[in-house]
Amino acid sequence: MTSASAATPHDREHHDTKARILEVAERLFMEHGFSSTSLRMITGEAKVNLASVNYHFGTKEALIEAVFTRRLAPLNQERVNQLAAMEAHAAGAPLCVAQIVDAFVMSALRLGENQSETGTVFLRLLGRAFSDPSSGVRGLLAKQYGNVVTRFKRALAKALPDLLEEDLVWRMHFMFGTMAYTNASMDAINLIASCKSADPQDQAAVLHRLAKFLVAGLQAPQ
Amino acid sequence: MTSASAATPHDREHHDTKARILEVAERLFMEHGFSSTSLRMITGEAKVNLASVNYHFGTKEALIEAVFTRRLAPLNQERVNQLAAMEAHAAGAPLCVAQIVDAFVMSALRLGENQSETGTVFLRLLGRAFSDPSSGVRGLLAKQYGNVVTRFKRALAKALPDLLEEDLVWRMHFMFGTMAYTNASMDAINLIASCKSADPQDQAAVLHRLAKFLVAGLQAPQ
DNA sequence: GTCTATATGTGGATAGAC
DNA sequence: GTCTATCCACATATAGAC
Repeated sequence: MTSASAATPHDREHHDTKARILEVAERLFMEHGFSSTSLRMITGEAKVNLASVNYHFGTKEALIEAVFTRRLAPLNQERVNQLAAMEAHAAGAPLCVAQIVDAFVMSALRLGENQSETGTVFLRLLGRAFSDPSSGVRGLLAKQYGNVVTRFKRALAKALPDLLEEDLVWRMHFMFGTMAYTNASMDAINLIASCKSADPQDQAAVLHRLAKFLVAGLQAPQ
Repeated sequence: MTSASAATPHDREHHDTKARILEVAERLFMEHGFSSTSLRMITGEAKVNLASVNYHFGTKEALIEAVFTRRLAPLNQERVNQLAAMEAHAAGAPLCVAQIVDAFVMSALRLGENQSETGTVFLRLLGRAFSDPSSGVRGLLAKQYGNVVTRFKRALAKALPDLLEEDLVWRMHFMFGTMAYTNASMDAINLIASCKSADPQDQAAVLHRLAKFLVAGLQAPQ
């Protein structure tokens, strides 16, 4: 966090050591989980020295946190911004559920598109992290999602005024869960599908389907 | 903190070593994940010798598989049986979506109730396993779920004749995902809730809410 | 900032007495 | 079947030269 802004990349062929570690760590954490991914695997693939991880990040746990905060903060900011823009446009009137779901789900898509491959990798990692037992990761997610949860809960309560709060809370839980799982295991769709029309690559189509599913679920009769 | 054994004074002649290992392993895998749970942690809590794991199961991977097959086979058998009973009663007519979802979701509840605490523990472990990157666990789940997927897919296709197959496949994926995540992270509900009405303990109520959510999602307009 | 070398702990698995 | 003692690979982390 010290030299990233001022220093110019004297070699545009490769990123600097710190960035390479982050990118490789993100992918390996997604593929193998956190505890199964060793620093040696990361530094080996990133072609950097083992000790450089400790130099740049301190500990493995700190590296994990760095991987998350790098992408999660912008993603959730985008979600909140989308929602705020819609609310400003509605001028006090309740949003419809479909809009709210879109603000939540499609922001992920934007992240995936803009940052090409790496964004998609992070989305899957994020899904994995939600069911990871590591307390450190859990705490991190709780902090990063706090604002999103508050804002979307308020918007949904306005859009679904007849829904009891405890029902709303659980349905939001289901929404978060489905989103996380979908990201995490998009390649496991083959477990269900024998047809090839279910193409995990076409993330946009999947998320559109997911949004429809979630909108209907949130609006289920009480 | 969680010692159920300490609560029972009459040590009705402890289960044999093998069974105790299975029970403790199930819980610790759920709490800490697979790779983060060491055999020493398991044997320590189970109060058995470290070498006994290798004697009874051979390897850690084999122990993991044993933990799953012990409970997953009966659970999925129950699901298939429930569905078959409904289909027999319907005598060729399509089931309604709510029935099919109930057969899938509430079988888990029955497992959780009948086998008291341990069943619930396994349900959460199952949720975790779906997002675990270990290839061994993945392959195991695919095999154990094969029959369930086939039968429920056929039933849903009949109940939702206007739905394209690729939409059906994805919605089933969402259903499996929400179920898995709900089991896995029922305690993480506090991330969303600030109200105490959302009681993670009341699993029956949660699964009823989940069923309603899923039924609506599956029936979403195309 | 990057490297080599190493300290220190823990993992799974096994041999062999009982 | 259960135990003690141990092997050995590999984990994170650090020290110190360059």
